[in-house]
Amino acid sequence: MEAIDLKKAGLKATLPRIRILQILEDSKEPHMSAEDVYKTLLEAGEEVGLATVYRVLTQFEAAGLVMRHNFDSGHSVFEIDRGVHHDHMVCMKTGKVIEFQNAEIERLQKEIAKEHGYELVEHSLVLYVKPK
Amino acid sequence: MEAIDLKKAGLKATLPRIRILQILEDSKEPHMSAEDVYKTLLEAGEEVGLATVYRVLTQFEAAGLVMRHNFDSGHSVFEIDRGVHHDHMVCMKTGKVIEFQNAEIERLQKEIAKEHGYELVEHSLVLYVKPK
DNA sequence: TTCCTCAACGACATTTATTCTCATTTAAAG
DNA sequence: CTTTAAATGAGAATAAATGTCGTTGAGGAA
Repeated sequence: MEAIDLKKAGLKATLPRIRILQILEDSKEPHMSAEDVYKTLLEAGEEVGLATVYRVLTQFEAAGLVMRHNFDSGHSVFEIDRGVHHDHMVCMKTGKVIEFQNAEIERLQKEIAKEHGYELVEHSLVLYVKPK
Repeated sequence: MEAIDLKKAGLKATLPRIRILQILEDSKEPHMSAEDVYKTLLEAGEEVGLATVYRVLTQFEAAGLVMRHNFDSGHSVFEIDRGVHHDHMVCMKTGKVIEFQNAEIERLQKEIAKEHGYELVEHSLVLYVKPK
């Protein structure tokens, strides 16, 4: 797992950015909200403002370091972009999030966009499931 | 197009509910936010509170009359459930929303859920596209 | 290494979307 | 027509996120 370089991403390597990136990298839970990151910082005794957390996460998103997801919880969660595309399956009973890939669905999406005269830029696919 | 019956949906037929349902049914634009509905009511000279609009839309959702979508605009939009399932394609340039259906994608989604030991309850698929 | 400058920061005010509270009104059952 | 619980309107309250602004610090220049 090669470390992510802030400077290479076009961002000055400030303390808040380094810490926040580290938290996202080290987190067991792959999806963290801004509040989650902020709380983790506080618990670690770091003096970082909540506004900075929001700013930094937005910058990370713009720089392609993280992805923002809007599941259906009314707030955004962020996930480190490890380069491997995947979609999400959310268990409605336990809240567990499972990642999956499916080349055929990806292909069909591009095709559908094309059929309507568009080019696919991005997509969001979330399956809401329950245990059988 | 058979009219939707509030009582059959388990909801008392109050004036605000009747009006809001009508607005959703008559709207050219299939996706309306709570604010959109509220403004339309005001323009029509109706005296309905914004809190009521939010309450009623949430009740409609629970009753299965409308679907709530969380595209990526930071607020929910609602769409009358006309019984025909479809997904959405959002043009990132114009904001235009196109509806589409694809049986193969639907089938694959069920299959993926099953492979992981789950049953598919719902899903959200949004394609973000740009003109070619 | 030390200095300088502008980008980045922290604190806090503000905005936006939504929900809550509670006194008043109303649908609809009897 | 009366009753009563459910629904409503007004406005306060909350949550997520962004804006403002004076201060700080990263990192290139000297």
